[in-house]
This record gives sequence, C-alpha cells and structure tokens, in this order.
Amino acid sequence: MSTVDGAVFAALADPTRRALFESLVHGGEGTATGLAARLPVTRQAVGKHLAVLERAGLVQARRVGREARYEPRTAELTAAADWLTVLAAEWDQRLARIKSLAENPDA
Amino acid sequence: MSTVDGAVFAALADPTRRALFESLVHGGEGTATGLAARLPVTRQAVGKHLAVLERAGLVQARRVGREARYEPRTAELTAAADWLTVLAAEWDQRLARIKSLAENPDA
DNA sequence: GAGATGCGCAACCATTGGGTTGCAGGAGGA
DNA sequence: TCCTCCTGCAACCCAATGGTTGCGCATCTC
Repeated sequence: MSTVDGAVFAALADPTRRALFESLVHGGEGTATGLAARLPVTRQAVGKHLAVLERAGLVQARRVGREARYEPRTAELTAAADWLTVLAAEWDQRLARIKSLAENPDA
Repeated sequence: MSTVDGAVFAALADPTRRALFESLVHGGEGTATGLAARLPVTRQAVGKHLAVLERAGLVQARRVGREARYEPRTAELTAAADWLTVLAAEWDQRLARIKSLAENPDA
C-alpha cells in the first residue's frame, strides 16, 4: 500500500506556497528574496514557505555563493498524483462492480 | 490554466481525514458514528472532518432516515491528480529542453 | 407513547501556522 | 578593508484548526 506523505498535501494546501511552487516551475530556479519581490509577503515568510516545500521534498536548495537557489523536484509530485489516481480508480472500480451486479445478478 | 482548488489539498493534509477517506473508498459508504468507532476520536470530530471533505467535494452525504451516509467522489480527486501531473510534466520538459540545448547548442 | 440512537450546533480549549519585526553572520564588490 | 546584499534564526502576534464536552432535535424501535 503506497502510504503517501501528508507533508506534500500540507505543503500544497497553502495558496502562497502553491503560487511559489508554480512560479518556480514556470520561471525556473529562484531565490527567497527574488520570489518575495513578486509576492505580497516579506522575504522571511517566503523563506519559511520554501523550508516547508523543501521538507516535503517538492523543492531542493542549491547554494551559489551567498544566495540559495531553489529548484522544483517532481518525484514527490508524481508520487502524490499516483496516490490520488489509484484511490480514484479503486472507487470507480467498486462502483462499476456494484453496477454490474445490479444489472446482471448471476452468481 | 487549470487553477486547482486548494481545499482538496487542505482536506487531504490531515492524517485523520486521509484515514477517513481511505476507509470510505475501501469499505464503501459509512456514517459518522460508524467511522468514529474505528478511530481514536469522537463522533463530533469525525463529523467535522466529513464536513471538510464534503466542502472540498471529496465526499457526498446521502440522507437515509436519521443517519447520514457519506460516499467518496472522484471528480475533485482526479482534477487534483491532473494538476500535479501537468506541473511535473512542465518541469520535466523544461529540464529536457535545457539539457538538449547544452548538448546541441545550435540555433 | 417512551426510551434509545444518530445527528447537528455551540461553546470552549490547546496547538499549529502564516505573518511580521529585529538582529547577527557570511559572501561579494568598491 | 569597508560596505552592501542575501541569508538564517528567534521572538512575538493573531487567526485557523483539531479536539473535546454538552445540549437539543429528529428518527427508529419496542
């Protein structure tokens, strides 16, 4: 049973964090101060959010001199997507089985 | 751009709620008191969680006499899965494009 | 009709969490 | 070297949240 890490969902639950992550995906790697310039929050708040994303495995920091550049990671992303897809498939199959039994009540 | 509803991720962020949802998927529809019997929380807590899941569109209540039976819904689930998959694909394509440019620096 | 059962609502409590300000330290450029 | 810029850490504030108890209401069952 693929037990999914709740940290991924918790990380993506916050709108600021989702905006941050999408900004990284579409704009490439970025730093805390650079990302904070385009958001209505302070640099420290962005730093906290990036730490949460990193703990969830959605992002990885790379040190370049005095700045920390963050880059998206797709592993946890696809793992979470798979978990969701499997759950949906399981339920749909259950529904299909029940419907099939109702229409064709043989042994 | 498929802006995903953060309520789905917020709903799945809580471990109790995930357990609740998985229990519904694998065991079929259930009531608040019935689900609470298998969890270390009170019925009222389960009721609140089910309300959150329902608001997120992950579950739907059906009234049968004096009891409320909850059943999973896959629409929001697959929508969230698609959002994750698309994001991962976008980033992977970006990486592939960069790698291709590095190996073959033509116009 | 009377008691049991399932539910929803409200009040309340403790913890988490997103946000801020302030400060100290390390790397770059003049 | 000195100054600037980016970062990390700590303290603090307030709102949101997961959990509880208690109550009232509706619905079965005997």
